[in-house]
Amino acid sequence: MTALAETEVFSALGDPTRWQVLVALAERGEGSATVLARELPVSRPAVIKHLLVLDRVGLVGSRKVGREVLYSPRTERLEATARRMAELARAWDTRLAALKKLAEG
Amino acid sequence: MTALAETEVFSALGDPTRWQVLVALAERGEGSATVLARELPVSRPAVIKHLLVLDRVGLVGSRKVGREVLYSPRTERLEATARRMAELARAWDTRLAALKKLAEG
DNA sequence: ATCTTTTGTAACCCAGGGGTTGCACATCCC
DNA sequence: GGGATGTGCAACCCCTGGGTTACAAAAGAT
Repeated sequence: MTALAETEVFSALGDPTRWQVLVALAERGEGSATVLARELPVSRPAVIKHLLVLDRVGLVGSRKVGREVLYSPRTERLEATARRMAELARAWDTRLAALKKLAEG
Repeated sequence: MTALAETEVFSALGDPTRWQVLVALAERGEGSATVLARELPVSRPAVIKHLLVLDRVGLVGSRKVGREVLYSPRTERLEATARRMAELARAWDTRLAALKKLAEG
């Protein structure tokens, strides 16, 4: 029900350096793996792997320009997940309140 | 800045079975590790480990009743994270728009 | 044509984490 | 007191995944 699709996004966001990659990307708007690797504490292949993960869950997109591949963040995905989390929190909240009332009643 | 505290919550939510634990807990409102383990595909020690992780990041709380420990979800944490994600998404959105405008201009 | 830069990937290393079993200690029930 | 039932760990296994180096092929630059 409230299933597995969520966890993929979460685990994608759950790694510190991957988060750094995302942030760095959001700050510069667009950038290649090589450029990002220059300002991050990891190698280019590492950055690429992270970008692939982020791409798989739709948190970034990519376009090819000449020989280089430019990645950019997809904010809709973040928004969507945020919304679903908020909904879920609300749902659980009301349910917990109901259960508590029932227990006391 | 938009730093590491976030990633802990995300990585906590990022594991499928841990997510199951959280959901199961939210459905029953409160429950011990043993009870949860009975309806989940993993052993009690596994459930405990997951609960500890969730506890560390504040996604669940626990109270001791007699010999058993009852865990319950903390929705505030979920809400808070959801809010911050939404904020971040908005911030990035405007920034990306600005950058794009700048590039075109 | 050549030299440089960037991508794409393969091969590999290694720590951490999710999972298990097993057992000692605490509680409750009668 | 004694038998269930729960909790708390420790010890261990195994695999995933984050990281690296190294090299070949593609695209620019001169």
